[in-house]
Amino acid sequence: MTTQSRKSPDAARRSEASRRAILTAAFELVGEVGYAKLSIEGIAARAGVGKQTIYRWWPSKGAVLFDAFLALTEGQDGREAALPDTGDLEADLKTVLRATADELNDPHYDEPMRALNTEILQDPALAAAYAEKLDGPMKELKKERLRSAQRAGELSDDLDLDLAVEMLWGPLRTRWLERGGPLTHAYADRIVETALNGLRHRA
Amino acid sequence: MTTQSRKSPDAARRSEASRRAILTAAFELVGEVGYAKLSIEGIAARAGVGKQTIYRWWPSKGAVLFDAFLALTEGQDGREAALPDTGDLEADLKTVLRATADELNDPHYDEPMRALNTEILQDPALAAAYAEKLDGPMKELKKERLRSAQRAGELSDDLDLDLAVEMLWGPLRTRWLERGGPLTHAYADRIVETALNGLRHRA
DNA sequence: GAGGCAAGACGAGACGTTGCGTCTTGTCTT
DNA sequence: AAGACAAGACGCAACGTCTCGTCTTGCCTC
Repeated sequence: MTTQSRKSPDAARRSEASRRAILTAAFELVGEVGYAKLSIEGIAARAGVGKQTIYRWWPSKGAVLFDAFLALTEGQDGREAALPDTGDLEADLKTVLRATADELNDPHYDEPMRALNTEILQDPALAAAYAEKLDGPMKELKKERLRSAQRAGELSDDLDLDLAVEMLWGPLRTRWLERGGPLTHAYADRIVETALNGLRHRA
Repeated sequence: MTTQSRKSPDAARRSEASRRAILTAAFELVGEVGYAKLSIEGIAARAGVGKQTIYRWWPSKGAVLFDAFLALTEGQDGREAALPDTGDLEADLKTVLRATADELNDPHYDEPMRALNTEILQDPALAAAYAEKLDGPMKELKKERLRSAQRAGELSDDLDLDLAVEMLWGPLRTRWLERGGPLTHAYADRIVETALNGLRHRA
């Protein structure tokens, strides 16, 4: 038991150029041919890379796609990210949900994100990685804005913040995933109003 | 242009025995080997059927899976279905959401439903069929219960019922899809309370 | 530090395997 | 007799493993 059954690759000698070429090729290809026709061979050919180089570093097609997304987000946020906080929770939420809707409407991201979601549905390990690395940090920002509202007395103190985030962003995401209708600003606004006020009738 | 490019099969001569065998085999197989390893050839072999018989009647693997689910629901509901209506909306919703949670927890349905959802994400035509034939009727029942509550003055009249249903059942479904945590009765109850009362603080 | 060397990642692609979707054959049903 | 049926052959595409020969990298020696 002193040696591993299969030797693991030496990360120190890994080619950064190949890694980036693979992630870029994967992201572009899935947008062009769709998830169903995305193949490891296609990614390797597009990246000018041997298939073994992909199999050496990633366990699955979904893992490549995941890393491609991860590379995108790492490239932008300088950790300074925070949601707008003007003191008016309803207005701020509408601003952010409208932005989310716009992002989901962007055809450039639609197919890759749909592909990643498809993989996540089937792969628990990938789902966990997604929850931790991609969705987690964003969700924390959302919860932080809600916490601020709690401090301001706009939200009750015993609110389940995870559930609150789900009730605000969930409908948008579900409608996008299932193509249940257009993601308009009006829809975003309605979500915020309904979630904040509740379904219950108040006289 | 008087003849079709490809002859369409004669539905009157279709073998009902083969159809049922295919749907049963598809449902069982996906539960056993998972969606990733589900193949048309496997379904045909299990059903004791020629591959052509599947290709003759269904356009895709997802369509077979969809029909398998459709056959399940047709077999049960005698159209007498309605959600409980005791006059107490909150209690009724908790009852139904708890039942939904139990259903999603059933390992017998988990893998097939997950597979169907995966297909739906990738296939707009299948998504439309799902919305119309499977999700639609169930959603109508939910909306009808909410309409009853509107008549009783428990919910405001200008409520968007589609959004309300999404805010109630969405969190449960999302948590199941993404394996975000256990689907407990306590969680179901909390969803109902939070959705009905709203996120906003009230003194 | 500079040069030399072994380990191992690299691009390319051959390989056997699997499942695809189509096509062919002969049988059975209506 | 028309056509759906079970069975399975067919060529194709992609799988994941493997074998080349080349290039890069970290380390060891001087």
